[in-house]
Amino acid sequence: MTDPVRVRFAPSPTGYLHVGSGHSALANWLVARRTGGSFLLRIEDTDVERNRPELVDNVLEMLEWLGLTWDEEPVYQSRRGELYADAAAKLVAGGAVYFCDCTGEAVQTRNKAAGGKPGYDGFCRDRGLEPGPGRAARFRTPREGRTGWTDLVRGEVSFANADLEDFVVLRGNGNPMFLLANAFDDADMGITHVIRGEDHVNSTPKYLLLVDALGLARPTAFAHMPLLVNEQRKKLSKRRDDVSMADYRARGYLPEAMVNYLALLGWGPADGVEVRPVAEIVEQYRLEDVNASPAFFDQKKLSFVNAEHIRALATDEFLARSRPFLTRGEPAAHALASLAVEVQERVRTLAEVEPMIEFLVDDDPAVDEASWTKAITKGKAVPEMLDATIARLEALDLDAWTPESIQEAVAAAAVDAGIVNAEGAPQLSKAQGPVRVAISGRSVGPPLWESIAVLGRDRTLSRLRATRLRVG
RNA sequence: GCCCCCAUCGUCCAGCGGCCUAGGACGCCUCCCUUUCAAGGAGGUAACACGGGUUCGAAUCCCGUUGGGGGUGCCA
Repeated sequence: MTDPVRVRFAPSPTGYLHVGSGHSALANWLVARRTGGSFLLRIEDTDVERNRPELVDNVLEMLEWLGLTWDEEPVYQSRRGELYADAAAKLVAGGAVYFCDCTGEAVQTRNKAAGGKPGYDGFCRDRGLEPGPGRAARFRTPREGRTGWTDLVRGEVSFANADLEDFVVLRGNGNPMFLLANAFDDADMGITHVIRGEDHVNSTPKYLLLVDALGLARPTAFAHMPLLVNEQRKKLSKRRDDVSMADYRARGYLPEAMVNYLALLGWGPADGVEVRPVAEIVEQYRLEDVNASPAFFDQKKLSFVNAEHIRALATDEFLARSRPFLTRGEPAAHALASLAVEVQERVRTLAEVEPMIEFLVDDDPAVDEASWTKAITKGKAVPEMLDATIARLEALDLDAWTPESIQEAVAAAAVDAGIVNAEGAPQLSKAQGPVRVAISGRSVGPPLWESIAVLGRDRTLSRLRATRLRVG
């Protein structure tokens, strides 16, 4: 029997949670849930200069929103300084590190003189400097041999030690660097599987060397997930791309749709069923099946997946999820309830819900210009159709105000207006255009008969009359 | 520059030596259904980067080339 899996998501609070880190977090969570292991959180806030503590809240909130719940209290590296100091002391005692007082500038100058190659040149490696203020501790990387590991996603990966520079482990101010804290904590927290983005591949050999030097156990497995890229095939970036998880939430994407879509990037279920409940993804997900090549974050497909998940919602649930997106409040909620099923199957995001029913809420709904041109200006027999519709609907009593009789009335109006085919039957698809624009201001929307039924007799007739007047 | 990784339709995924005249999904296009729009149905478009091997046989294995990406901080 193998030990239970322990994985972690280790964000650094220097930005909001974005879809790329969400992708990595999800992979960790899926593995933990599938194996019955633990999903842990570690906040990597060792860089005092760049940390924005309030961003931790955003990250936690977004993970919760996604449903990526964690199992133990999050670990904050900023509160574990002593542990890193002890670890560093051990490295010093063992001769694994040396002290260095080179400034970045000095290193650069020397590199330039030596032909412009980047990286630390080992200047202080044999100077025997004592520890002191402003002096950083650098890891003495081996000059020979290779360091590698078996990656669950990429197979065998290894680096020549000679290509590894003497990296800083402890800053001049005594604070630990990412690698020290990261490698130490993974061991300390008993992490068995290190699952993270491909951008960490290059630092993994240093991580391994450090773990060895510390006398700690290496994780049993690594998995470096494919990067998420934009249309230019570049790593998704906060500055250029649409990556904020909070933004997607605000734009009406469902967390289960986001999780579903993210899982599909770099991986696919064996049975080919792409859109499905998260629980089923948990069952099927295997790191061994994850692709190593970068994946394009396709918002069009995300929208499709989102629409599918919206349609899969129970009506009440759809109503409840839509509520935060209704800026018109309770009246909009009431209006939506009356056309819930019709709207639910027509939207791709929850942000699209309100525009579909706002004609039921607003006294004087805005008229969309393109719709007006299409259905009114360019429509045939528009005045006739409006007149006939008004007459036919006026003849309908309040208790006959149902979708069925409204349809019959509009059909009869079409015949009255001469909008018929060769057999004399009403052409509803042409005839309904002006009516729809008159009552809703748009040429697209929920089914007309139902819309008119919900709008009510008075409002329907007054909007038809107003439009008739405007047509002249 | 150096190091590492990647390479199947526009995009995502399947394929793990013969079942591939390469399959599914999104997108796009056509048609059907139809009160608009969706949804649904039926079609269509479109890919194994290139060159060498290995093998009876390669999209699948190996090498190289090319292309793309990532890393190269006293950031994480």
